[in-house]
Amino acid sequence: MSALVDSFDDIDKAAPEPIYQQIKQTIKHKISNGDWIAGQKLPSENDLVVALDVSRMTINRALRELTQEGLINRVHGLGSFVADTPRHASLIELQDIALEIEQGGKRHSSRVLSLATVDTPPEIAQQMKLTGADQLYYLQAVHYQDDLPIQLESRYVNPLVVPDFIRQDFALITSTAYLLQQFRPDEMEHIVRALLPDAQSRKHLRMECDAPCLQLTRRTWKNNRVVTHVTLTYPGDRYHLGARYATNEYQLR
Amino acid sequence: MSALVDSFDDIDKAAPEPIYQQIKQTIKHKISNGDWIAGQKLPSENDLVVALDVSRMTINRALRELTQEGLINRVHGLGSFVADTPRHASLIELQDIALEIEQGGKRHSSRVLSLATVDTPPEIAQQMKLTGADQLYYLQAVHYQDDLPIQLESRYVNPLVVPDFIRQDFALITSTAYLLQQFRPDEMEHIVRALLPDAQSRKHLRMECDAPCLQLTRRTWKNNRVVTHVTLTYPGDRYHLGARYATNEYQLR
DNA sequence: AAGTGGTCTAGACCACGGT
DNA sequence: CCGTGGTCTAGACCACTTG
Repeated sequence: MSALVDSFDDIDKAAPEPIYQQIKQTIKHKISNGDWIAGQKLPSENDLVVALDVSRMTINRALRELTQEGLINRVHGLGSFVADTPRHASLIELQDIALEIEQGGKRHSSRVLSLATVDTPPEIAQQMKLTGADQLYYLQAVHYQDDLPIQLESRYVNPLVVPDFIRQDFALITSTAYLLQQFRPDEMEHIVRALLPDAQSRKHLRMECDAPCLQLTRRTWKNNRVVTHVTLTYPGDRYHLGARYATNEYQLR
Repeated sequence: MSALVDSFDDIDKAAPEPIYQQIKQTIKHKISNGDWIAGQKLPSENDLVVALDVSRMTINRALRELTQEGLINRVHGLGSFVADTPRHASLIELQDIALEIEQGGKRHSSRVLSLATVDTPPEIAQQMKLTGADQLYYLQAVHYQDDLPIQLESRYVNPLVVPDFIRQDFALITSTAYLLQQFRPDEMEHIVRALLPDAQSRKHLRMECDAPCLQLTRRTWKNNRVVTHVTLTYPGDRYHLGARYATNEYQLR
């Protein structure tokens, strides 16, 4: 029993991060490492109180939030258990893939395949409802979760709205993070498709033949102009898209 | 100031619902009623502690969860404010496939493959978080758009919540339409996957070999109970899922 | 009966924002 | 400076599950 909990030593009460956050992170790592596997029982709140020498309310908050995030399940009178959770991105929030991966306790890295100014492809011009702009910025990058490719990003950006996009180092900051710094979209559109990847995409994502992909195409608007048009391709077996939400009375028409 | 808080009288410390839940509900009502409008400052935690005679931790939990739900914004040192818009204003609507097809100017028809009471499969019991109910209603149907199969529906329904489901004629009314008549979900979850269909599904959907499917799994809740768990399978080349919405507030965690 | 999580209290200290 | 929210504590009572 103490063997399960005594590697929590990394809790530092003097650290700037709140204790409950440190506890959450530690547990996330244990789950992603495989130290704690799906279905396994976690130490009880009281065990953790003793082991970490913190208040039970602090433990409780950490475990409660992990429950909300879907990483563990708790049963009153029984205990807390590691949930089996597939990775999934949100369909509603615009999330930075790097944060999302790190939130799951894994390591994010990315590789830029291409960053250039290109002539606007006709189908993109149509989808971005551009008439004037004949050139766009284009970024292609692969995102990895613990060295396993998980997203192929293929993005067009309107240079009139985000002129400095081309000068960023997207090894240091994800395009999503950069764009969210630059502007707050008014409007968004998501389209989700299932398809077989072309040879190029399959190579970048290190996928088997005939394995399907999930493809999310997102357009975002600012002041009635399309700012960016991005196609995100995920290996079907490594990723899901998900959304959970309360349907409160005031949002039901 | 006290005018703002003194209509919280409906807090009942002896009620079975937790106090923090009651406080959340009261605030939600005030926002949906228009008593408190977007941008307005809420009473401070200390105001509420005095007004409701509860501990600050209880108030704090209520307000913290409302923040997570996107109903209010809190600024350290400043106060709490009603958010502009509920975060998940409109997204993937829960739509009746029949209406959706007819809106596209095509003809909807459907064929019921199976409608029965079944023993709860273990993975469904887990996903529906059922412990007691050992039997569920099960419906399997194919939906056609102008005689081309476009959706395979595979649905489990909790008989304790919707006892008459089994007696409906789903050639006359779609299951979605019937269920929306019967209850209004509190909460919904969507998960989208890309996969290759099994032989059975491929046959029902009249699909080529190796053609991918888009699969939407939806769970809906009422009063903290999962009411229905449905898997909708679409041929990847005939369908895509889309959502477009205005975004007044972004939360990038 | 023993162990578990769910909730609540009445304090406390701190960092932040505006004056 | 003051009021604000962010966090934490050391207790407590209860309801639930299992032996």
